[in-house]
Parts: sequence; structure tokens; C-alpha cells
Amino acid sequence: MSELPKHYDPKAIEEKWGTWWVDRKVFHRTPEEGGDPYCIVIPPPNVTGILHMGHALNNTLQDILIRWRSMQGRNSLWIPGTDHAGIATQNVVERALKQEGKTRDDLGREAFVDKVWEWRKDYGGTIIRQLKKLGCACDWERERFTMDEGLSNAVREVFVRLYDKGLIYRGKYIINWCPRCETALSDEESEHQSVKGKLYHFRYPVKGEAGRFVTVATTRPETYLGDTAVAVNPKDERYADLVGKTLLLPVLNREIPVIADDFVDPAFGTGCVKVTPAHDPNDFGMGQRHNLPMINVMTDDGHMNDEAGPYQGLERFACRKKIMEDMDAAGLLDKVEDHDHAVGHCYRCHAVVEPRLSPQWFVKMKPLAEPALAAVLDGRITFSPARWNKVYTEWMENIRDWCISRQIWWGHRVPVFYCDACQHEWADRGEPGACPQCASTAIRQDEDVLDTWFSSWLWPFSVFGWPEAGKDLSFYYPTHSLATASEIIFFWVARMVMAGFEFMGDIPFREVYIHGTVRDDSGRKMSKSLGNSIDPLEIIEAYSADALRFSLIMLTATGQDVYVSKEKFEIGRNFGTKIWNAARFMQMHAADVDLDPRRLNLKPELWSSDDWHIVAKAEDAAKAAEDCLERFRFNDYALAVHDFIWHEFCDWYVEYAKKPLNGEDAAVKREVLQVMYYTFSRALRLLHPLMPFLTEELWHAMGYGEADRSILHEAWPRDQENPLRNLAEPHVVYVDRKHQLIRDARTLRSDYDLAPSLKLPLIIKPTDAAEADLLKADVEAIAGLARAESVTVDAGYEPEQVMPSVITALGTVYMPLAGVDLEAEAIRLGERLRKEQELFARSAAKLDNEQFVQRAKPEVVEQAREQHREIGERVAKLTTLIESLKSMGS
RNA sequence: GGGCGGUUAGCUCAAUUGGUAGAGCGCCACGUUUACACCGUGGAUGUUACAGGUUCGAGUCCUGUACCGCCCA
Repeated sequence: MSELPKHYDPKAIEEKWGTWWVDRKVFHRTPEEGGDPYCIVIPPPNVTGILHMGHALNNTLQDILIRWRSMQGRNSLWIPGTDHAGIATQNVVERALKQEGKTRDDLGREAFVDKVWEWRKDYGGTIIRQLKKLGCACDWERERFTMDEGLSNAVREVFVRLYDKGLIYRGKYIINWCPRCETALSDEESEHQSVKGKLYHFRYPVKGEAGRFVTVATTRPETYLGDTAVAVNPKDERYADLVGKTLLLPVLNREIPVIADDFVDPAFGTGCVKVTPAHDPNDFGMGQRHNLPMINVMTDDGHMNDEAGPYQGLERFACRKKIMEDMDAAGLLDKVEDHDHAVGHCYRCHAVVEPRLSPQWFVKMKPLAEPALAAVLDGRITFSPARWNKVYTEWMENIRDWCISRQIWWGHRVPVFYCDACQHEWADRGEPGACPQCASTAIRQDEDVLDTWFSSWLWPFSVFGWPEAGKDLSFYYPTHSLATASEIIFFWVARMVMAGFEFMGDIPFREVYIHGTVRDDSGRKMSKSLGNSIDPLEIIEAYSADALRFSLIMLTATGQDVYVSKEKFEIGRNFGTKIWNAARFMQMHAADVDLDPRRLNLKPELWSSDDWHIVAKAEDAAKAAEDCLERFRFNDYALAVHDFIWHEFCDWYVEYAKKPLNGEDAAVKREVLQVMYYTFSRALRLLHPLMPFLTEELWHAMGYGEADRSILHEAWPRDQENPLRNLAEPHVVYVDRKHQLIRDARTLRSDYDLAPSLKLPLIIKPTDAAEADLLKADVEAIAGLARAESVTVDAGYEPEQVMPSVITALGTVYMPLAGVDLEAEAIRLGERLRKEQELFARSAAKLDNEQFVQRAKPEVVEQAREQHREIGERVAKLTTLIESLKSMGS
């Protein structure tokens, strides 16, 4: 036990415990410890990443779950790690190379990859350090990286299995190509954004019919260079005679046919569609159906290639402009309309994605999707909030094949080999030296690497050493909860479920909590380019990690987006300070009392109603906290703990305790302190998952814990753990009413604008005899809290003169005040009476309604009767008061 | 175009199976009673987006409208 400094210095405390936890491996778990496993795998942040508010929220949520389950006694393991973020990391390193005036081609593949590893060694640990700063209870002995040897083995194993099963194939299809990153992307990695574009109408001359044109509309004029047909709907009578005719592609003078295809929507544009099979997925389909040539007109970096004739070498958007000008000059530009449409953008660099025909590797998804879909439909995996079930199932039902090859160097290289001697192609787990078929050594490996998500989807089992079987894997898999953002459902969550079934034969996790997006005050997504980001580290620096965590959770309504501004983090800071001071208060009073916080022996026989009340409220807070956490109601959990500590404990109990603590009775004083230490201990443990640093500090400083034992390993307060809770109920009712009486008495003072120094006696005319006795025992306490000179309980009290009064559940409170303005008092009470009468009339009308009495549930009717009776009493009392006022005034 | 979510106090959000609309922040007034001014006490504020419907009773259920946001084409 150590004396708490007057000022709470979170920085020193957080550094101290942050280091202590990690050095002592407080978060390390093994199957050997046994118990009931509870496991979370972290959504691996990008190795190039730095902590942003989204991470802060995501990881705080996981940390809360892990710490809570851990305190419940579960064998709770949280696996941390990062992913290698192929495209992003390669971009970062290439940018650094560019500063030295070099490109990756200057270095060559091997040297470049070495360079990336080097970069990773120097800078890749940033986000992990930041997670530690946030207080994450990850098992740091188990940190994983998707390019580690073990995880790479898993990737190769999975690839070979799927390849041999025929579920991985290579084919030439339209894929999303990023000309900036010069690689293919999956459908998910192409983000559609609404763009204000133009719809250009071009006229193509009909061959052999001078002066006749066909007008087509396009948003991407530059692709016209790759047109190999124009299509119309076969039912479209306007163009029936055109089908089969030949058109001349302007400038290039390529001859292209007019074809008929059902795909064409006669209502869109002119009803004639230019067909560019190598640059559009729909056109590709038509190209296949009609056996059209497929002409790619662009280079990898988005310039026009030699198929583009005079436009060769132009950048694609420059080419668009030039073509429009040329068409216009040639009189072939019919019109240009404004047109809003969705355009794919690279999720890494935001360049406009170019749909393009390209040979790539794909995973056949339908067979994998079936069990993954069933698992969510039958509830083996649940999403929370539940509406995400539908998002998931709809994606699964309409699943499309996954393009997994990337034309970059940083990542897992596609483990497919080709034999130049016999043309054999095979997938291999190792590094083959010769062709297994003809033994030739003239073999080479595929140049592409795999999508980063192709390693992430294995994360829930690859982190445990799969494909090797082991204790870790059998003990912790399937994992339990997964917390992530909705953007990642398709990228990651859905694919993990598929991989779980395919390779482990079981779900990867049981429940998925989808949280919202962190936005700025005005609801905009935080982004570097908008400059509206709030750096979590700045908040930690200014306020503390605990404040950051607590504030974020308080603000995060379940599954909704979070709106934050710097000022909002004051919530957590203020709360931390409040708790600190409450702890200091207790310590100050405990200094000269023989009391061991580790071994409290409560003596309920000494308890006052207030003691019973706070003990009961501590139980109720534990129950509420537990309920909320079970249902992922994190903000309600935070609010329940906050309200208990701030309002029940600080506002009422501490204020109540001041009298006995400064009183003469040593036994009572000691018992009040015991009750304080008891309830505060529960509060600290309930709060620990939210504010781990502060609670750890106080746990030790206040003498609750052994020096070498973290509060994390203490028991989570259980609802109904304390059999005293049931006995407390009458006290709870009484004290709640007493609090209301004190508030009403304060309001009375406030209504009369009394100077703080002016203290008046109060007289309570009690409602019933039993409570009168309780009140009598409490007069001193009530006087203190209501700022009264004294409090008298008098069942037969009849005021002799006009005085302010207020009706409460425990009785009528009178405040003798000389020179009361009779008229003002009459108005004040009259106003109150009017409100009560309104309520009375409403409740009377309700009870007079036979329909209500007959059809409403009996308990509801009973409740309404009770309310009616209470309101009636208040009306009667107020009426009497006002009458006596009048009689005295006259 | 399809789907999902939202619209409640100035702001951000709550409101168990329908049963007298709440909290935090902000605002106003007062205040140092030695845990805390990062505090205390008191106060003001709502036709629950709009229009219908079901019901004894609707913020809550149903239908439609408007606006906002997200996802997918």
C-alpha cells in the first residue's frame, strides 16, 4: 500500500504498468493452464500502418472482451500480429527507392524483397508498439506476421490443396487492374465511388452506306480503340436491318460487325452499344458469345499501346480528351451529356481502376461458400448487430470467383511451377529442383504473388502453426469472438469462415461483433486527405490511454458510427480524475484504521441503510455490466460502471460517509471504511477492462493486490455472489426515497434563493410509521446533505405559519422561513398542483376506460391504479397546503 | 437500379416483450461544506422527420412520403 499523490499522473502510471505487463508476460496463456478457453485473433493491422482511431476502437473492444473473460476465469488468449500488406508495403518501399532515384527493376526481385524485409525490420513494429501503449492484453509471446515461415507454409499448403482439387485455376478474364500499382485487384479491392462523368455519343459510319451512322454512347471514349463490334438488342426493331452489317471504326478504319445480343438494354442511351471485350466485363461476355477478337489497347501503366494507332503512348485520360476532340473535328461527336456513375478505385492508391483482360489465378468460390453460408444461417456463427447476417449471406449467395494473383514482388509467390521441357505445370509445397514428370531442371516458378488476404483468411488457424497439429491449435480453435468493422466482412470475415470449414472442418469463431466507423464531429470519415483525423497517440499524450479508451466506448452506441472531437475525450480524463480522488479520500480516512483491504470481514450487523444500499448498488452494477458485455453493449457497460462510481459511490455514499468517518464511533467508522473498500474493489474490477492502467495502479496502491499479481487475474464480480443483496431490498427502497427527499429539500432552498450561509431547520411529517423510525435515525445525515440546520421528524406536525414545503414519498418536508411571500408561495404550489391535477386527470381517464381495464395486462392495470392513488395523495396534500396558506393569508 | 441503416432536448445518442420520453456534453444560476473546479448543487429544453393505419394505449408494430448515410450492381 502506498500513499497516492495528490495529482493523478497517468503518463507515469501507464508507462510503468505497460512495461510491467509485458515484462512479466501477464497476458501469456498456454493450453497447459487448462480451463475453459476463450480466444480472439486480432484483425492483423497492416505492417505499414500507424494507429488511427479505428484501430483504437477496434482494439479497445477486443481488449475489453479479453480482460473481462480473463477475470471470469477463462483461459483467455488474444493473438496479435500484422499482415504483410503486399501492395501497400511495396508502394512504401518503392517510394523510398524513388527518393534514391531507383526503381525496383534496378534492384531485381531478390534484392528488392530483401529491401522490404529490411524496411519491415526497421519500421514494421510501429503499430505493435502503439497497441501496447493502448494497453492491449495481447499475448506478445505469440506475435505473428503473415510472411513468417509458419504462416507461409500454411499459404503454400492451402494453395496446393486447392490447386490439386481443381479449386484454383488460371484463366484470362476481365479483372480490375490498377495502372498505378501495376497489378490486378480482387473485386473487393476495387472500391466504387460515384463520379460526375460524361456520356459521349459517337457516330460510327456504316460501311458502304455513305451518310449512314450508328450512334453509340460511352463513358470511356479511349476504349473505342478496342471495339470489335457494336451490339443491339435482337428485339429492337429500330436496328433490325443493321444486324450483320459492317461499321468502320473511325480513325483506325477497323471493320467491325453489328451483332444482336439480349444483354443490350434498348432503353439505355441510343440502344446501340459499342463492344470492347478486352476492357469491360459485360462486353467480354458478348465477345465470348459472338467469338469477337479481344483487343487490349493499354499498357500496364495506363498508357495507350501499339493497338491504339496514332494514340499510342498517350496516357489514358489524355487520350480520352484527344479522342473527343478528334471525333468532334471529324463531325462524329453527336453529343456529350453529364452522367453520374460508379467508378472503381484502387483501395490502396485510389487510382481509377481499369477493367482489363488479363491472365490471372482465381479461386472457385461456390463450393467453399456452401458450408460457410450454412453456418451463419443455422446460427453456429452469429453476427452482432444481427443485421450483418444478411449482408454476409447475400454476398455468399452471389459469390464470385476470387482473383488472387498480384503482379508485385512482396508477398507469397504463387507456388506453381512450369517445366520448359515437357510443359508440365504443377503446384508444389517446396522448392522443387526438377520436373516431377520428365526430371528436367529447366523449370521456373510463376512470377505472381498472392493477394495478402489469401494469407489473412487462414489467420485463425495459421497463427497456431497449422498445418502442423498441436496443442495450441486443438485447444484454442475454434476461436470465440471476432471484432471488426463492416468494411472487412467480405475481405476477411467471410473468407475466414470458408477457410475454416475447408481446412479445419469447423467454424473459425462463434460470434462476430461489427462495430461502426469513427468519424469526425460533422460525420465525415476521418482521412489524411481531409485533414480531419484525430491521432489517438495525441490523445494518449494529452489525456491518457485510459481516457481515450473510456471516452471512445462511452461514445460508441452499439454498432453505430462514432462521432469524435478532441473535447469529447475529456469524458474519460474527468472520470479518471474523479476515481483517483475518491481513492485518495478513502486512503486519507483509512490511514489510522486497522483494516486489510485484502481480507475484509464485513459486519452487516453494523450497517446503516446507506451501507446496505451501496452494497446492493454494487451488486446491481455488476449485474448490469455482465448483461451488457454478454450482449456486446459496450457503451451501456461503460455507462453502468460510470454511473455507479460517480453517482452512487461518489455523489451519495462518499457524502454520506463523511459523518461517520469523522465521528466518534470507531467500530462504525471502521465498518464504513470496510464497506467502501469492499464496493470500491468491485468497482475497480468492473472498470478494469475499460481503464486497465488506472485500475491496476489503484488496485496495488490501495493495498488490494499482492505485489506480483495483476488485477487482471482477480475475480470478476459476479451478480448474486453476495447473499446480502436480497436482504438489502427494503434499504434500497428507503435510501432511494431518502435521496429524493434530500434533492427535493435542496430544490426548496434553491426555489427560495437562500444564501448558502443561511441554514434553516427542516421538519418532516412522515408518511408512515416504519419509515419514520428510519428517518429519525438519519436526521443528522439528512441535515448535512440538505444543508439544513437540523432535521426533525414529527408525525403530528401542523405548521402554525405559512412556510415552504414539498411532498415526497417519505413525507412532507417543511422549511420554516420567516417573511414568506404568501402570494409567491401560493403561485408556486398552485403551479405544482396544476401539474399534479393534469397527471391525475390523465390517469383517471385511463382507469375509466373500460377497454383498458379489461384488455391491458393485470399488472399494468394494478400499476396504473397505484400511480393514480399516489398522484391523488399528492393532490390532496397540495390542496390542503394551499388552503391553509389562504386561511393564514386572510 | 437493388439492399441495409438512420431521422427523439442545441450536439451525440438511450428508451427491456407496445404501458406517464432519459443520459452525457453544452447552456443558465449559485457555490470553495478540506477527495475532486478535470468539482459540487439547482435549473431550462422535446407536436419523438412527415402523413395515414393497427391498438384500450405507438418513439416502439404496419403502409406510404421526404431527407441523410452506407453497401452492392
